[in-house]
Amino acid sequence: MTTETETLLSIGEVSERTGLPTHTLRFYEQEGLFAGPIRRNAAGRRLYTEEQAHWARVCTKLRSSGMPLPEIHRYVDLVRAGSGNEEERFAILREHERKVAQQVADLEEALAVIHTKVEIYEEALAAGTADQLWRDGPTCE
Amino acid sequence: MTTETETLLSIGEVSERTGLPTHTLRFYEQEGLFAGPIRRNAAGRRLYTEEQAHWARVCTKLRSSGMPLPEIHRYVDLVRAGSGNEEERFAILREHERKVAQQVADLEEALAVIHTKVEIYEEALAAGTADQLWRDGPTCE
DNA sequence: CTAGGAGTTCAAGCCGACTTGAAGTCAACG
DNA sequence: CGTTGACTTCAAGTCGGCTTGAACTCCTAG
Repeated sequence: MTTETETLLSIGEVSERTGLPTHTLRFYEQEGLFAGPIRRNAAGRRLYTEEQAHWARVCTKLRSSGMPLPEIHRYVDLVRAGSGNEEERFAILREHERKVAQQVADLEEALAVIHTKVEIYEEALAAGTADQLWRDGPTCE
Repeated sequence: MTTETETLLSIGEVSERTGLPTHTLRFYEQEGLFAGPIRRNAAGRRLYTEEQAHWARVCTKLRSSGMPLPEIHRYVDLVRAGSGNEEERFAILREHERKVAQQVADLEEALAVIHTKVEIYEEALAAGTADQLWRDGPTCE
């Protein structure tokens, strides 16, 4: 049915593609972050499918956006369990999306505070009055 | 010169204002995150000035945007050292601002990936074809 | 006068996510 | 044939930033 030209990748290749150290890829596997088993060649070395390599990339995004390993694991468990739990998977994704959006909002708030301080310094330095900057105080926000 | 009506705050009050647990406020002080000394009343309890309380709030923003404690410490050391190093303080702030902007960009990239996945689920669930979602694969990005 | 609650110090513990290390296997090249 | 260099497993260590705990002091209200 699906004519698959199986391109298999070594851990080193996946490492390159994802930016994850090989150690971390093994660690992720151990933590159950892959739905299917990762194959091995005759010598016992890992062979990743393109899909698995792609999933590893997705994982980097989930991680960099703060999804904890146990939650990725939970999601993967649902995937492994097969069809019937799509709503639950969807809920996990949507909830994480919400959290990330919140993170962005929080960061932007912090950024505003920092930027205010930056501007104060900019002006004071330009005017040569930087030595008059209050030590901490109401110089910001 | 400056007619200061000294309003001093207890650690509990500062905790409330900043959202930082009292333990954390003491910890920050110990880590050298305050430029000046924090005063004490007769019984040895901490009394914060409004400026110090405000600075604690700024610290929450620096922290929540990922500035490491040692770097806040470094900045504070410069403040303590007095005028003459404004350029250096400015550099720290500007650099951090840059990093935070980068964080926002990265998060938004991750958000896009996640959102793509969310949309795929949304559509599949609406169409009742969710069971046909590929396990991992090219469903995203 | 005593019980509660906020504060104090100092030290140890915890958590997540890696990272590092040791000790060994394998294959391809010169 | 020998030496790189990528790979393997399993275990232990690291790191930042709190968090928790124990043991104590002080002020205030009932």
